[in-house]
Amino acid sequence: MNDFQTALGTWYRANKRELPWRFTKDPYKIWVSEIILQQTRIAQGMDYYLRFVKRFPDIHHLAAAEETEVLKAWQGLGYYSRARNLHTTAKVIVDQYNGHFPADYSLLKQLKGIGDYTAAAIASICFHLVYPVLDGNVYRVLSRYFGINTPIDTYQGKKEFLRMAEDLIDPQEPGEFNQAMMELGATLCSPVKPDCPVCPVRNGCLAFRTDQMMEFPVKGKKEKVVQRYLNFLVIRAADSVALEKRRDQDIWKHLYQFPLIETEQPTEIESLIHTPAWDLLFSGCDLALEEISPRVVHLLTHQRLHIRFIRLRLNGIALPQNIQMVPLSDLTHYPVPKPIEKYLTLELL
DNA sequence: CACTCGTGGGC
DNA sequence: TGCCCAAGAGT
Repeated sequence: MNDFQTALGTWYRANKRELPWRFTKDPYKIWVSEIILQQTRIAQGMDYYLRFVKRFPDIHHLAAAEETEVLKAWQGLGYYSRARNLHTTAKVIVDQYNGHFPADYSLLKQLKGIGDYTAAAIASICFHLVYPVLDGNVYRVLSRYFGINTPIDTYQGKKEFLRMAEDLIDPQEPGEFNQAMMELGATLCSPVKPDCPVCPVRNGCLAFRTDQMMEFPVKGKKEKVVQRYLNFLVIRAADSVALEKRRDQDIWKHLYQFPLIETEQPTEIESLIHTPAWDLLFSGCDLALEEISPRVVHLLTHQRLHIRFIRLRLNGIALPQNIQMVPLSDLTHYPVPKPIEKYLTLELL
């Protein structure tokens, strides 16, 4: 073992957090934890992990579930394709692998939702295969330690950092090494105010020696934010409310929402009533406008959603087929995006 | 490759 | 407050 591996390993064994998924090598639970933690902080994902493995204790339970149930367990966590891919892959593992994850990096990567990072994590933690993980933490640790200014969000950068990680990984304990690198990045080697004085590898760290911690890692792209204006129609009839399922090719895929009219710009209700979308929904309906909520802003990574809820009372006329009237008491079974959940909690339930 | 996909916390 | 960031992956 080289000095880096020794120092990192000693520090990790003494300082690692006792997280639930660190007490098992069950590939199912490691897999679930890794998917939940993609782009998600531990504090945010912890409860979801505990509830998920309780609700779906093994891969057979997950494979046998309905997609809506899986999305419901994921509701509020975001990046819902993770949940749909989790469900898809569970069925593949059961059907094609007899319920067992393959102990093979390439085969793991073929599974939906398992990319370079997750394949390396499962391979190293569960099967002791020597594949380094490269996540945001590891990029930060490596870029600071070696003083690499190649942008991490480029093809060149990924290649370069992968080579470094392959040279650095401890082949005797690849899973522990990988987790130690991430733990270091998540705790001491944080994006702002890294705690260098207690870092186990500060002596070899170029960023520390030159006091340039905040110059790394280097990133290139910045996304542009699109503005969208969503008018949700809260159509009430007796003790029911109208819901529709969101389709492919947009945010919140396969989640449920109130019938939606989206406009290019902020639109007054008087104009909205005269749009083709409104006619399509309500031509011939007996409607009463009850209330219009103030606009709320909901931020996504690259979209700014301006959301308004328009409450309507419907008197006994059927709606289009893709829209269903759902009893209020059944709403808890439907996975919904965060703004809808907030509205339901505050206004309807 | 560039773009898309959620949500919450910290400063 | 606006911006950055977080155990990435699919297309």
